[in-house]
Amino acid sequence: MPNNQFKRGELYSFITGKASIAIARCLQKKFNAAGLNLTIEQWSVLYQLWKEDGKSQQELCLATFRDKPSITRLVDNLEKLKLVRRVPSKDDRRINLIYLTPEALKLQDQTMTLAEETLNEALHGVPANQIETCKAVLQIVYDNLK
Amino acid sequence: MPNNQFKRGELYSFITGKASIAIARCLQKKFNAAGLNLTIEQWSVLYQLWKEDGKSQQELCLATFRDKPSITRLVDNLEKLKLVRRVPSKDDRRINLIYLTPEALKLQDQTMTLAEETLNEALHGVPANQIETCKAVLQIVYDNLK
DNA sequence: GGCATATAGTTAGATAAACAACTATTCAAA
DNA sequence: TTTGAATAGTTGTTTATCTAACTATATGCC
Repeated sequence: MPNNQFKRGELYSFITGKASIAIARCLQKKFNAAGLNLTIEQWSVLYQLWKEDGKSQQELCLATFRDKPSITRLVDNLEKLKLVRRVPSKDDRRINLIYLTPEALKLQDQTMTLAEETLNEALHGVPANQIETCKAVLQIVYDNLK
Repeated sequence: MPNNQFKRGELYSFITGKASIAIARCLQKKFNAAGLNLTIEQWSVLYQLWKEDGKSQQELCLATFRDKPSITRLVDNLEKLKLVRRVPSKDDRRINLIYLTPEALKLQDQTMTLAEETLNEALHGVPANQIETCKAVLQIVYDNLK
């Protein structure tokens, strides 16, 4: 029985991703406590734009592992919050380029600090080499299925 | 800088849990391909009831790491699908006990096989000891934050 | 040029999650 | 025994995801 590394009864945590749900909830609580009116999903889009501003919605789909309707609505809501603007591309009129507003630029330092804080709390007591192993395994899982 | 094991730029995958999202999407596709009209979230509730039938909604909250309104609505939808029944407890009239229907019992083997298949595909090429390390790290993360 | 196809994005409908506010029941202490 | 707190569950609202169907623009082949 090759590769049958999991038995019934061990499946649940892996599939539901309790660890990442816990991380996301913790970070959301920190955002709320800091008075930031921002969801983790919205933050994840801003995160990609802080890395490189002016991405298209399609690029945001790939970067955030979401489909097109999800990005459309996240950008809708980020526009309502005046954190991004849609700018039609001059080269290709099908494309919207998404640009950060000055307000969104101001959020970067504070939210990234909270995110680092969350991860450090989450990984407290875990040796660095085990973290590396874990990241490598999760990357393989992602590559195997995507 | 104690415990500062993550640098900016490495945060995203961990927080968003791309690996577990990929696993869940893959399993959902298998359910759909098999003609099963069942979401992964509904399946995760059935999974707990296959382990022990007749749990209360509160017990399902703890077991599935969800809040009470989420379980209320998942049980609503599972009842619509005629996969579970709410039975008021005789001991404590506040409590609903959730029981599987014969149809739900029939789904166990097929869906568990698909779940095992998904995990084996996901973990293809990962040594068993690294899987153990990964599971241990994710458990610590969960315990640190919960 | 014209037409098929692919690509970028939007809309609609269903399910799910987070939060707050609510009802009903139980339990314990004054 | 009554009152107040705790517990179990529901409802309403907002945001997010998935699927499918849709519009508009671009591309490539004839």
